[in-house]
Amino acid sequence: MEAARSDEVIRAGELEIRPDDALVLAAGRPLNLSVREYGVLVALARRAPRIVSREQLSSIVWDHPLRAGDRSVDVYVHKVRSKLERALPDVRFIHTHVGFGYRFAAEPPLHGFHTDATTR
Amino acid sequence: MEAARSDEVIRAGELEIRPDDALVLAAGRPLNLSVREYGVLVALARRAPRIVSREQLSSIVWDHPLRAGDRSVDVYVHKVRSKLERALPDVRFIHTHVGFGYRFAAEPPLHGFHTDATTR
DNA sequence: ACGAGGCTTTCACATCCGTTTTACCGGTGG
DNA sequence: CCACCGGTAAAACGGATGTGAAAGCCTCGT
Repeated sequence: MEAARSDEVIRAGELEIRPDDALVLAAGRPLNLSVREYGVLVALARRAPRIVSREQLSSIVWDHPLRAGDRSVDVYVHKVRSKLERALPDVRFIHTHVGFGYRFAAEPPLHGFHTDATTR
Repeated sequence: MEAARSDEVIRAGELEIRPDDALVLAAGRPLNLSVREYGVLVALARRAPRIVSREQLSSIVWDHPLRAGDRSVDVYVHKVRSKLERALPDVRFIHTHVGFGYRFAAEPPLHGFHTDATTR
């Protein structure tokens, strides 16, 4: 897991994360995240704009190396995505880099030259 | 494959490569590259301005010698070129040296007469 | 101590994407 | 003309990721 630095506030678009309070605000409204969901989101957001591998996410959030066949990271990325999308439908926050991992950034869905299916 | 030296950052024009994070930025925006595409780009960029042969690229990126009739290196050079051109249309980064291999350098695209894909 | 509900993990299946391979094209030099 | 080389598109294949749901845990209130 990670230590919280005091006064830390992460903003990305309409999203605001306050690791000190374990609080996440979407357009000002609190998001209800479980411990794991929150861990994944903060781990990614803190490392933005870098790509974080599943192995790293496992160490950071689960405190143990990723076991072969373990899909829990994927599952939780999916859960976080769902909740974020429900709160802020017009922005994508978690981006997949196949073979590398996930990257956090507030970007419009399916726009721009790096998210296009023809460009992958 | 290659090991990443920490803090390494390769810049060429509007292109920025951060091998530590497997991250490539074009004019500040993250480029979505596959593992192989990324491998080819980094291999060439790290060796700039030298010419890298297909045989070398195959060893570096694919971890095995180039087999007769194998076109995968060419195919991936093409893919990387496409994505780079889409992101940064005004610069060419990968130059062909017929009979020798490829060379990485940020250079203005074709001007003058022989407007073909190759460079001598 | 017990049960309910939420959280986490695991599983199965669907889908997407990347890689490799094949084919065809134009150009070039013998 | 022929042989070779590189550019490019696309088929074929396999692996990676997305997704819904079951199964297992844990916590909390009673």
